[in-house]
Amino acid sequence: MVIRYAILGLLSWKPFTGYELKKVFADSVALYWSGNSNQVYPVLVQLHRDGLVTVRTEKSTGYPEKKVYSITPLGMSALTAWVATTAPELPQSRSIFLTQLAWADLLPKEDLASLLDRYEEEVTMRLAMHREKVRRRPAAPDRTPRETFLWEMIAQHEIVMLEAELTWLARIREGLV
Amino acid sequence: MVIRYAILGLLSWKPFTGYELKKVFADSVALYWSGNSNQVYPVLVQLHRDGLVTVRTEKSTGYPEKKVYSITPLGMSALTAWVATTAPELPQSRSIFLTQLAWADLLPKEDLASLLDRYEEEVTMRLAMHREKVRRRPAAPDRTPRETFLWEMIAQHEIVMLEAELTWLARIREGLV
DNA sequence: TGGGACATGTAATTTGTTACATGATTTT
DNA sequence: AAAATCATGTAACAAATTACATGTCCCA
Repeated sequence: MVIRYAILGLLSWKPFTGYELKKVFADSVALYWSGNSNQVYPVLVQLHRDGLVTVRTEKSTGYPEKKVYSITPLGMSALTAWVATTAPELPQSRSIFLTQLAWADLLPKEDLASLLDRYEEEVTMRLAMHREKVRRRPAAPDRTPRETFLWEMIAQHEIVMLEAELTWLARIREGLV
Repeated sequence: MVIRYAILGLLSWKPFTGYELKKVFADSVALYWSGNSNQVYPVLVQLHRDGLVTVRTEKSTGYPEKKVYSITPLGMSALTAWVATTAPELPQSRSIFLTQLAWADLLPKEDLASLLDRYEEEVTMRLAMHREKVRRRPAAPDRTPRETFLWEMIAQHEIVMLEAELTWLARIREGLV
């Protein structure tokens, strides 16, 4: 399960609570678990059971008590091993839009055009949102230049893909005239 | 559920059995359900229950009896409505590789290089396989020129994306020297 | 005679999302 | 006074993959 290692990775920087991890995932340009990923809570329990993290409970006044998780040496080596040895997979692109396009010949010209318009708008919006996220991403201290570069390239990845999508869309438009 | 409409789409061409649909999905460059997608069987039952398809059972000698599914007028209009009105979504790219890369700074130079190599190999292989699939794709008769064009563009989509991936990878390599 | 294609299906598992439950505190 | 944020968690649902179960036919 990838989220295990995404969590371990974040904990390799500094301790986090489940709640904080959720927010990091929601805001991240690199890590993709969505909106309100309550998956973190059971996964943290699991990581703890496996000895990859430790917990320290902070009795805070009033609020429910915080559980601050830290990575263990065992966790660090599990993370490193995962990064080094996991076969790097390509995501199989499962695009709903492509399935729509496959039978878009059922539609009259205007409806097909409208479908393409709406998709382009979606891509453009996502591109803008992503750029905005990247722009207001907090400067992370204590990173090696190499790590900074890697994160920059991860952020670039989405941009490159969305731009390729737009180029491809333009080619469809040309062909349909 | 997208697979409902992928099935309806195929049935809009001609009747199919569940077994045949499975094979089409497995071989298709456009439709993504994987290897041995037994999902089709329960979905076909569901479509039948909803009146979007009809079944004709062919008593074949020896083999278990074939169930040939055909689309109904109701099914056709459900398909058309879906294509026309569903908001075209972008797949949120959930790449395991990017998660690995996010913490690849834990690795020594050679291991990082190896990770990139293996990923590039994966992308290149997928590109070759996809091109091969497209090349040996059977010529579909009875299609309008527009439909043929759309399917051509769907096949192109994967190629465009994989090539963008390779370009992006090359940029990482440059930056890491 | 053994494996693969034909043909149907069920069950289990995995992964991720969404909704629900609880309740204090801070901000508008 | 209402809404958002803090903070934990459970439960339900959805989608897709994989394994299992059954049995025939055909070809090497």
